[in-house]
Amino acid sequence: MPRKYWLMKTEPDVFSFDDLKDRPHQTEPWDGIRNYQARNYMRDEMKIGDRILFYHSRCDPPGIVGVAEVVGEAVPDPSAWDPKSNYYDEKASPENPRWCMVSVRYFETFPRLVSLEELKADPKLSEMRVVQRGNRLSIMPVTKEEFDYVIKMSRKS
DNA sequence: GCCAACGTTGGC
DNA sequence: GCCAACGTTGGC
Repeated sequence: MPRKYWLMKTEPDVFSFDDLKDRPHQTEPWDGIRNYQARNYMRDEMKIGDRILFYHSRCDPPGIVGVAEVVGEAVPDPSAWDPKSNYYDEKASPENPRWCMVSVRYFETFPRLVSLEELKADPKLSEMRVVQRGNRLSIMPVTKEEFDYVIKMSRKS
């Protein structure tokens, strides 16, 4: 089974790539996803060893800062039934978890940020979901070609 | 901080 | 099951 490729968004003010790097084992359970399409990708398709383009949103400039990898496949997200959590969902329970999470581990920081502006400007990446207008998915698939191309961009000045 | 583009909710 | 209202996302 060949590995798959993904892009995950995060707001660096909330949880940044450096925060991930600083975690024990450089690993974090990706809780708090409350979008069905994103959940389904995690639940059905994300497998150990998959690679992730790590994207910083709501910052200046927005863009891809590095690569992470999937180290734990989907399990129920306990924050969903924790009333104290920001991600609390009253319709979720341990019996009916509704939401799930994968675990991600830091892999490498790019030598430089690859900005959204650059992604948008490159015709080779015109099909990438992250450059489409109005896209709000926080987890989305990326093709191997796109992934490899972004890695190459990160190594050019 | 504004606001357009989304996804979700719930009345009917 | 339609769709208006509402809440959220995220670039700018």
